[in-house]
Amino acid sequence: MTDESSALAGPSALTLTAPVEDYLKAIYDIQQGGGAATTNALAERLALAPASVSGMVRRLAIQGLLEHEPYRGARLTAAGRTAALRTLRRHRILESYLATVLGVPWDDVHAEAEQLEHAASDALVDRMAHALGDPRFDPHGAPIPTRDGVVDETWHTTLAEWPVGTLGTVMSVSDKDAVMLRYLGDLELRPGAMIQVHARAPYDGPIDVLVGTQLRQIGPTAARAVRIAAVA
Amino acid sequence: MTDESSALAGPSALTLTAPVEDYLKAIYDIQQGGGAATTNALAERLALAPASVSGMVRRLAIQGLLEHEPYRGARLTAAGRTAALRTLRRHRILESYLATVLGVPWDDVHAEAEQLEHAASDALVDRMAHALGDPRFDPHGAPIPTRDGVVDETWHTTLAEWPVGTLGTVMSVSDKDAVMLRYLGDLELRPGAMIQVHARAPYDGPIDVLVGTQLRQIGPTAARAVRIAAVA
DNA sequence: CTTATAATTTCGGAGAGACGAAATCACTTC
DNA sequence: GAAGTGATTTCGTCTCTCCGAAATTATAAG
Repeated sequence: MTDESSALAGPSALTLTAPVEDYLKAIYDIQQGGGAATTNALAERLALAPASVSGMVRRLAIQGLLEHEPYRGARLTAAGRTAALRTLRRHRILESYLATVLGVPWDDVHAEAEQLEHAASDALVDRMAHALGDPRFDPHGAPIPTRDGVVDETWHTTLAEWPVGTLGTVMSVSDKDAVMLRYLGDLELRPGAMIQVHARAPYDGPIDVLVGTQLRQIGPTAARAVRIAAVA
Repeated sequence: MTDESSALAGPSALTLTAPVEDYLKAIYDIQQGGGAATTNALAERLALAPASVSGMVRRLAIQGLLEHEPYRGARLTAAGRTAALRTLRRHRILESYLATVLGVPWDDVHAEAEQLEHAASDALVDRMAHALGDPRFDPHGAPIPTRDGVVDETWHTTLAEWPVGTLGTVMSVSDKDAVMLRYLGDLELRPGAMIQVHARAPYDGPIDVLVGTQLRQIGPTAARAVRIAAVA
């Protein structure tokens, strides 16, 4: 059933525990954001004590999933990246399936998928993907890695930095915070929405932005959770 | 989202780990079969060493989920039974959903559900149940407990003991062994099938049984996995 | 170049869940 | 009622993942 030869379902993947998958996913995520996967950054993202992260990072380095320079942070190896992408694929397909087919509210799917991603088999995830027509993006606009570990890693500017006047379209919104997600949804700031920044107050002040036909004011924190690309 | 007041989603349920849920489910199952949930029986069903079961049973007794008479076996308390039924509901709804909606082969759904039952939220399981029209039986014919912990515990004779000549209908087949399940499926021995035993060889010998319009011969072990009721 | 601060690691320890080996108990058989 | 057999428990130990406290290192400031 499972394709053992595909890049995202290697034999070593069978032994990864749920915490390990979470660490790898978090490191991938931080690196993707351009930052260094430092001990404190990981501890905060995973809601763990730094001491715990220190220990786990050492173990993962020994297992060859990442490289660790003491006091410098962790970098995923090829094996670690593959494992992270496999988990990411499960997560995002689950999110898509739950939202699209089962009608789970879009601010709940992240937490639900967070649990299921460690339990669902590759075969099941592939079935879900197939039922959805192999989507390339999840409900929050995040790209879904293929079974072969290919993923669109294009970096997009956040709404907080989008130039005033330029027309843009929402590419993705962060799914980490359910409350913010509900807020952004209420503002119609979903993937695909057209936006145009009218004004930005200085010193990290509020942003006047046209979302579709509605003029909204949003703060910088929320704006940083929204990623924008130019209209084609 | 989750109905905290329903019998199968109490607050204590939030702290049950996957192994604990597995123990409770196994004890419920063994008790349902009329047997005593003895250390060795549990060890065999859970594929663990008896020493491990001994330790866990003590912990569960302290937590008030079961009562344990040393050398006599374990009996679920009301709290333990409720927790077991909650897990059983998740398991059987997941089985139903995977088989019906996602087309997972009926001999695979058990193993898949075994993992997912510890990860899926009550809200999600209820969504799946609703999408299926709140089924009362899973694909193997096992009754699905309601959210309030009500379950049909009617005991049915196995095909191995069904009287010769009497017309019967298949109520359920055991889902524990995927290989046997595939075998029974090939023989059309699925819930709803009509059967009539033509002859039974003595000393646990093979059984001649009419399944639908086909005359089959099956052994006693397979026959014990099939439960029969009289035709109305 | 010393010192303060912040980040990181080390150390000792805890809890869950598992194991094998050895001791204990129950029950049957003589 | 003594002895043997099989089930059960106890004991010491292991791995994994986490923690707080203390020690260490890096970095920036004086």
